Amino acid sequence: MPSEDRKKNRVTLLDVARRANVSRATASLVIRKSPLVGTDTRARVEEAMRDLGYVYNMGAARMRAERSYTVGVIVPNLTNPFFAELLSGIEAVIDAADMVVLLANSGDQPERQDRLVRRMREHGVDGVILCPAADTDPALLAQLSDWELSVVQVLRHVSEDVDYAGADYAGGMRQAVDYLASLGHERIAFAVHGPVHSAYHERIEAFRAAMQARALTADLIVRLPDATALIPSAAPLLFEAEQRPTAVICFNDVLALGLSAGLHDMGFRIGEHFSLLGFDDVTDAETMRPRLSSVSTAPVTIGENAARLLLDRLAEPSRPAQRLVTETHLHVRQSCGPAGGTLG
Amino acid sequence: MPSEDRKKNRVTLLDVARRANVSRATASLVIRKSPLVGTDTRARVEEAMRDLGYVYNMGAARMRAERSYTVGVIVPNLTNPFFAELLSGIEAVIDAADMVVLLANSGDQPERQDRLVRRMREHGVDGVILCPAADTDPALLAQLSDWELSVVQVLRHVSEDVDYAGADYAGGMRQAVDYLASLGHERIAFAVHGPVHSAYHERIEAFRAAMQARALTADLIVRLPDATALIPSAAPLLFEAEQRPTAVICFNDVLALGLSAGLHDMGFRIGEHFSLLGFDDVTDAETMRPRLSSVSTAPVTIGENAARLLLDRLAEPSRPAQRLVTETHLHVRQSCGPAGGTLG
DNA sequence: CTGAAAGCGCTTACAG
DNA sequence: CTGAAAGCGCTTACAG
Repeated sequence: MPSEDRKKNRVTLLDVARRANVSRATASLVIRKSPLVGTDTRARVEEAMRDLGYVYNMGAARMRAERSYTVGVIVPNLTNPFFAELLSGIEAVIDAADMVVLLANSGDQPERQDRLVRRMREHGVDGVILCPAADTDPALLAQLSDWELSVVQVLRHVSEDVDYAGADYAGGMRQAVDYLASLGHERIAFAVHGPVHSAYHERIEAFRAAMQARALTADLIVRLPDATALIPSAAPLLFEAEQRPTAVICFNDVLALGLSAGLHDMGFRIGEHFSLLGFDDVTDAETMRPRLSSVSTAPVTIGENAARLLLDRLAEPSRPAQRLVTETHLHVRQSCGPAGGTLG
Repeated sequence: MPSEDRKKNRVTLLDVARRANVSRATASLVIRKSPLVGTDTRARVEEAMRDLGYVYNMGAARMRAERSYTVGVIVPNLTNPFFAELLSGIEAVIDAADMVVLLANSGDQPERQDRLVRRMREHGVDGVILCPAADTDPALLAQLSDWELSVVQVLRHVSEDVDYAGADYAGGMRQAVDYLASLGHERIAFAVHGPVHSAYHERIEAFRAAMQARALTADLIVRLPDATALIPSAAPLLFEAEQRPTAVICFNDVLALGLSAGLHDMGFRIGEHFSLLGFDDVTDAETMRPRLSSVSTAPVTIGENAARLLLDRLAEPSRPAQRLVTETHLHVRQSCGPAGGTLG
């Protein structure tokens, strides 16, 4: 029976205390770095811990202290590099706070997400960072706050009453439209794909607004396949309208990369015959040819912000909901050129 | 005092038992889906749980049961899409086993990794899936097994005595060399970058062996920058030797993508003037132009394998160490052509 | 199939 | 600064 072995082997705080000739409470104070303990006592206890190979048992501590030093992170997707960068920012900040990340993938399915949230709660997370699946029922967020579980929404939001970290998509879209307009483009398409959620609507609304502000028609909103591999061959969808566009803004860089390939296949020289503008400014943008001009949304920073927001909320649970919206930045590279070079 | 509120609100198994008119032990059996409980009793308890909004407290359960239903996952990198895909495979299998992933990023730093492993242990994980940081001291693995913590190594290995899930890099390299040789290439370079570890050595050894098996010289092993953005401009490094190569095999697709850009910048038409072969067959390979031929190592599958290996070991801790090495597959697309089309 | 008791390893007041 | 006691919410034998 290996579990019996383990039990036998397990050295507890009481063992440490005995060896150091102090009480268990004192040993506990040493672990938690309390200033109440004298230097020599502390040294004795620490030595005993080393000698005995003591391992702190978070499980026991958290049960008593009602705190677990864990945070749940639920993302809708793990293979999109954008989310990997986001996660990387979250992990860094949580780790630096001596806490640990419980990771789960909702696959953008609300039912799965419900299950995951419940599981996180059973595991006693102190809070959760949630990028809500498309079609998340706002009731979920209400329930989470009923449960007194701290939550921050990241990238997408379904509730105004809950912390949120994201990027200024509307501002980014304005930068995109202004830039293309300044190059003389008037027929500008907006290519979208993927699940429909707040960030999706925000960008579409912002596209419409930015176009209208310049008296341009915003009717070229083109829906492309979700699967990355299918995007290139779907590029002709951009040219089905009577008035063909001379430029396209992409919902994200994954889409831009796919369309770049598709347009290439159609014989376009991007940046000359046709302009392509991405969104997110993922690492790949730099290694594409032509290099992709893209609106940077800084996923790592958003992740860091979300984690910090959660840490702040844990420290002060009753403070009003915050939103941390980072400015976007247009990273001009080579994929956009003056209008007028259109082929065919 | 919010923690007092929480304590007051918390409904425990005892509350459930009382409402259902059973003992706490019986309620516990219902939760754990024991067949010992009668159908009507079970129904009564389940109703009580619903009525009271009962939440299972894993923390309490795990302390008694000496099992946490969590597994630690330590990866050296989170922004490389390859690791994101790996993680996605791991998460899927762990989730399906009703367990949860504790994620951490070692940044390929052994000291950080030591700290993370210790933290995982304090958090009471049942086991850990580790992609060892470069220069990991094998003593770490020994220590983990001293601790009776189940471990599986993924992608890289530092110990023979510990489970391992990876891909057959040597076989993949043979496929790569054979393919290029069949196209008539004789001067083939191998471009490497990133941290040095078992998978690195495996590929280099396999490259040498495969080249020598065809009586080709394997002296063109070229080291390129780690940072993605610096790779394109470093492409000329491939051509510093007197006898210039007509093809290059890349350590991974990130490198291939960067070199593809760099070669393009140098005026090469890839697949015509020069052949480029990737490794890993990441999603991007399909949306590059020309499409990247690449040796598929199926990261998602490797992740799934690693997770299953860990699950098996948890079920049977004393079984001998396993290795699960998946076959690679050469995915031919457009980036390689016959030798002889060399420019200049 | 059900009940009463003990205990997992900590932390938290409360005295001293 | 230290000690003795209680308790966090479960599960585990052990009786019945």
